[in-house]
Amino acid sequence: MSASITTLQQLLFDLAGVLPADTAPLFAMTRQRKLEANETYIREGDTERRLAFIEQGIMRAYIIKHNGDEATLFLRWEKQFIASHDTIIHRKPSRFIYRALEPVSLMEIDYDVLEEVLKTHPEYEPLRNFFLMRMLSESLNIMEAFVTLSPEERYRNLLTERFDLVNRVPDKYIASMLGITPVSLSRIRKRMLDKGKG
Amino acid sequence: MSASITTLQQLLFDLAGVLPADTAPLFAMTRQRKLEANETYIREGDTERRLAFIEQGIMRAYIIKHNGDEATLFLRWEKQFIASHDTIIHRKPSRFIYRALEPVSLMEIDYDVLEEVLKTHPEYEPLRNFFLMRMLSESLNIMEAFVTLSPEERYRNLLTERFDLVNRVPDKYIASMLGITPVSLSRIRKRMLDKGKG
DNA sequence: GGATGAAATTAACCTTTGTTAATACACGAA
DNA sequence: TTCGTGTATTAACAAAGGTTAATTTCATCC
Repeated sequence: MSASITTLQQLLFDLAGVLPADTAPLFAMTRQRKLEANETYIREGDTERRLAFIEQGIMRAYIIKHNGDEATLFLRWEKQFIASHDTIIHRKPSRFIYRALEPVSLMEIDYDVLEEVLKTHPEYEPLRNFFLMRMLSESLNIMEAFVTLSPEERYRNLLTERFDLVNRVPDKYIASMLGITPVSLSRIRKRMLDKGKG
Repeated sequence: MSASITTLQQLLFDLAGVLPADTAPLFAMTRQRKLEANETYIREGDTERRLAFIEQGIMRAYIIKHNGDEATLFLRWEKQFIASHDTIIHRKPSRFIYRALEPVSLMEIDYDVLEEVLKTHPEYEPLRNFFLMRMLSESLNIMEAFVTLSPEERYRNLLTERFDLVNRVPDKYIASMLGITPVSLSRIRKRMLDKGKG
């Protein structure tokens, strides 16, 4: 029994009182999947409606801008959901690329299959709600940071709230998530060090 | 019969095949509500879990920053949902203020009541999903704009995609949504005009 | 351990934004 | 019409970010 199934069974019990023994129809449709570091999980143009729960490792969602540069939209790590939102929400080919930054193990389900399961087992519905709300909450937090904080403040925020994460991920991806260039992030770090010395 | 009820009944039929005649248990729990221009709908600290569908008018969600300034998170207008996410997602007092920019009419339901209705009428569940996905989609679009576009490009985007909106709303709120100051937005507009002449 | 390549830092220069304050403009109330 | 208030513009200066390129650091692979 994988650790992530146990986690999700517990979640389903907490949310809806569904007993672990009654979750077989759901977990029968999930697959375990391993990714190597730097392996691409979803490519630009893919249409599979993948929804995954990350058991181990960090993933990065990014897009290729018109000028060819990459822009990182977000990172996701252990015990978080990751999904190709273009395909799931809009049924369009993914404009984003989802790639493992470290060796990753995840549990995935196809969203079409999940919808079928939910038709016959509406008792799992709270789980879908939970993951949508979680994603919405995270997105709103990020939006909030963009309208209320300067780049330096957003970086400080990230350091206090996700120090472990910042240390596991190359700075250039952090910079991109913050909406700035790596050069600028480097200067921010320097300014922070200089202030610290006083 | 209010126009927004008809709209939502149609939506529920398209999403889940629920006939308008079978939606009474849901719409019995909704209230029509009118707001004057500048009237506050949700105050900082409010705990009511309000979810509303805007029939007419524009609403603004904003937060008071530590320095006392306001930051506008988003605007919502006709045929959109607006909800106090701190209260609904986290069951915490709202840190955001929701206020009418114009005379507004909306249809509201308390999220706790909605959850009760959904327990006995799971056939309405697709509607909740729809509104969560809509909000998630909009949030992700905004995030995407912040990591891929410059302030000027974000403003151009807004002009092409929501020209009507920009013209109905004071620039200072637009600027705040874009993550910049009104002064800076004014300069962007001037630069755009100058280029146009060039 | 040395070579290799990617990432981070630094520098120089230019552009943009933030800040503050003064001014111009628009609109509604008296 | 005029006054008052809030909004937008402009100006001047400081601070920060973008760009490009050179340099340093670091991890990794042979």
